[in-house]
Amino acid sequence: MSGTVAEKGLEQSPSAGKRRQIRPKAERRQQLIDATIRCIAQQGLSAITLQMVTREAGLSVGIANLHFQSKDNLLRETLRFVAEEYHGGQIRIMEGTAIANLGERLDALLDFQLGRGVTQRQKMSVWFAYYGEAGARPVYQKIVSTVDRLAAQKLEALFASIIAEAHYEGVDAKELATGYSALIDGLHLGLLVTPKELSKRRARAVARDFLRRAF
Amino acid sequence: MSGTVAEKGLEQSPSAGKRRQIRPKAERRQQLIDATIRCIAQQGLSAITLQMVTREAGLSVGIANLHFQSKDNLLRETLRFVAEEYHGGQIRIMEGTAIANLGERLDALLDFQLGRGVTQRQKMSVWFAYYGEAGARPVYQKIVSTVDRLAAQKLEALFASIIAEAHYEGVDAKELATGYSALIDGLHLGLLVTPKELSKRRARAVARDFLRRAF
DNA sequence: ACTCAGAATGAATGATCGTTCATTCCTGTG
DNA sequence: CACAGGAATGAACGATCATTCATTCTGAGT
Repeated sequence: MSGTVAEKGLEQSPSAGKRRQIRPKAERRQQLIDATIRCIAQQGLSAITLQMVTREAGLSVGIANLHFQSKDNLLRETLRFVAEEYHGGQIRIMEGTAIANLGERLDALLDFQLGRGVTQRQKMSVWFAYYGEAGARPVYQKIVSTVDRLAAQKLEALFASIIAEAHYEGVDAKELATGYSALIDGLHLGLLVTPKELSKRRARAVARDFLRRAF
Repeated sequence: MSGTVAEKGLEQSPSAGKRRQIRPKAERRQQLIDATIRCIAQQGLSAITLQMVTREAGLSVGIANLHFQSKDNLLRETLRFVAEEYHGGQIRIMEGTAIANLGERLDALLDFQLGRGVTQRQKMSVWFAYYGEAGARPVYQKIVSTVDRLAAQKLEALFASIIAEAHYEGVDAKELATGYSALIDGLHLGLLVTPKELSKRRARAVARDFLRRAF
């Protein structure tokens, strides 16, 4: 997860800012998306510029419109990428057959959601930058909703299995899943906005506490 | 809380878009802040414009710089206002002597946090728009941190009182307060981004569930 | 009724942005 | 090696924005 984005800091080797390289379309698209993510994290979504992004990618300005038609579209595709990266990671853990024990699978999920890969400032900044605009931009809302719904269903199923396995009673899997997801989102927000008051260690403790009290 | 902002839709009575009015500085400032909030909710923080805000307020463009020196400053002051409105509402409930019973005070807090006033799309949009930029703008981060810390302390104190009153054991008030705050933030996010999947009613149920399991 | 401090205006300015497209330059193919 | 298809470039353009400030207008004090 941490290797997918931000592999190259300045692109190309030193001194070689001249030679023009031709690469397949898919590669250039990813390169631009990665640069966009870095720029959003550093400058914010409202300050982002095509000149900024293409410069970060080590390419010329025109290339953004060549591969994405418009700035709006580049931002949309970047959100789609980030959303699928995060939710895909969750779903892979919940669907994976590598971990049979349900409790361990839950631990793995928590470690992923509050682990090194996801809780980087860079990632969380991008995530909330889009959330912030979601209220005014239905497109963003739709992209997030789509992947979010699937992850929520998987989580609910996992919770339901745990409840059934342990013969708990009076516990609603759906309500619990909603609460857990909200808690994780809220903890991410805390890690981003008030990192002094909330350490990653404590965030994990809080989340574990929620699960312990639930099951 | 609902009356503080957005009292006037178009300003002035119909047809009278001509006559110039002179009003005290404080009033104009609030008028501009209110207009800014409405614009952020409708168009997003990244699309906001001074022409937009002053038009919404029914005033001329120059007035924004007259009372706020710069657009950046207007946005900062708007965040400060929103932050203090929300956290002030919480603190007033937690400090208020009107409600003696601790359990009822907790209910009042929950009703405020997930009630009509706060969960308006308008308010939540503004809230998360700033959160989204917080990663890239230390100023926003600082403003939110300041008020947030105070509210967190009051909440922790309230939880500690409840724990002491009921002689609970093995329950950490601070950790619980962190979890509850995160949960509320996460629910707000859910209400904003996936309103179809999360109703206000269910959000309240989830939050109450958290408290019921805790105490 | 008169005055004037200063509140309010909005045209003008300079800077910056997204987008276009004529041109240049790779690179796989024959 | 030569060539063509198309990837990549970046100067140029029109639109838009924040900010300024000369000017207009208001209303409280006298």
